[in-house]
Amino acid sequence: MEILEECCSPLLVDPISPTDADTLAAGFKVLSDPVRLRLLSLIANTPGGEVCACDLSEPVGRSQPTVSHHLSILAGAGLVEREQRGKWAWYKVVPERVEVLRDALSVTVLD
Amino acid sequence: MEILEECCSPLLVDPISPTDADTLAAGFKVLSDPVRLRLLSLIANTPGGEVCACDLSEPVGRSQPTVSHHLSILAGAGLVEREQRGKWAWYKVVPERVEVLRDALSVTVLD
DNA sequence: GCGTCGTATCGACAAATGTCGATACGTAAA
DNA sequence: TTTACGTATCGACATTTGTCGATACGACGC
Repeated sequence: MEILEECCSPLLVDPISPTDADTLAAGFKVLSDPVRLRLLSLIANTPGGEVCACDLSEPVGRSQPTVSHHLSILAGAGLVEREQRGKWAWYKVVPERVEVLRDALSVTVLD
Repeated sequence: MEILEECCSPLLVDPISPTDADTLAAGFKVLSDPVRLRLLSLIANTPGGEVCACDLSEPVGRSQPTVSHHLSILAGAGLVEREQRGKWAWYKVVPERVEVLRDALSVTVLD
């Protein structure tokens, strides 16, 4: 998917358009896998906010190709950013992108 | 899926457990379909907050069985509630359940 | 150059998912 | 008791998805 853009007003507050629904649904689909949620949480909760991909396979109990696949999906949505350092790939969370999805679920206009 | 319970602290703020990741992922999976997002938005934005199922098929452009299927998934997660009135089924959104998912995406402990 | 090691891609497969036509179920009116 | 109508379920299908072994790509050290 493409990078998750600022999208629309909260869907419970204003009617959502079909295209915005497509965009948001694609974003939530990225969050609809437990391994990806655990990866996000692991990265965000690591001191420094950055984690080497080599340290992610073991804690989530998935193979290296599977973890790489999930990281690719997270990065594709812009929820994480990737930086190559030598032969290691470091990932960090992009909180602003997570907030785009969070904001779409607001129940009132005020928060 | 079962009703979406209050689950855990925001996954970017505290490490998420595997079981909580399963629960949250199941919740986001319900939101990962554009038709379901449009149904949620349609119901929430209708004056009175309640909509007859008979009025939902046309605006989302899907067949009656398909809409019924999606409403069943939304109700299964507790995101909407169903009430039978005569031969009509009325649906309303349960904002507290939407907030469970929203809270999981908080970036700081304060909001 | 050559071997090592971390990472991404490929190929394959089982499982899950969205969709609709056909049909069954229930309620209400005639 | 029929008939009509709104809704849910069933069956089938194409598509998508998560997973892993095998492999290719790249950077580093020797």
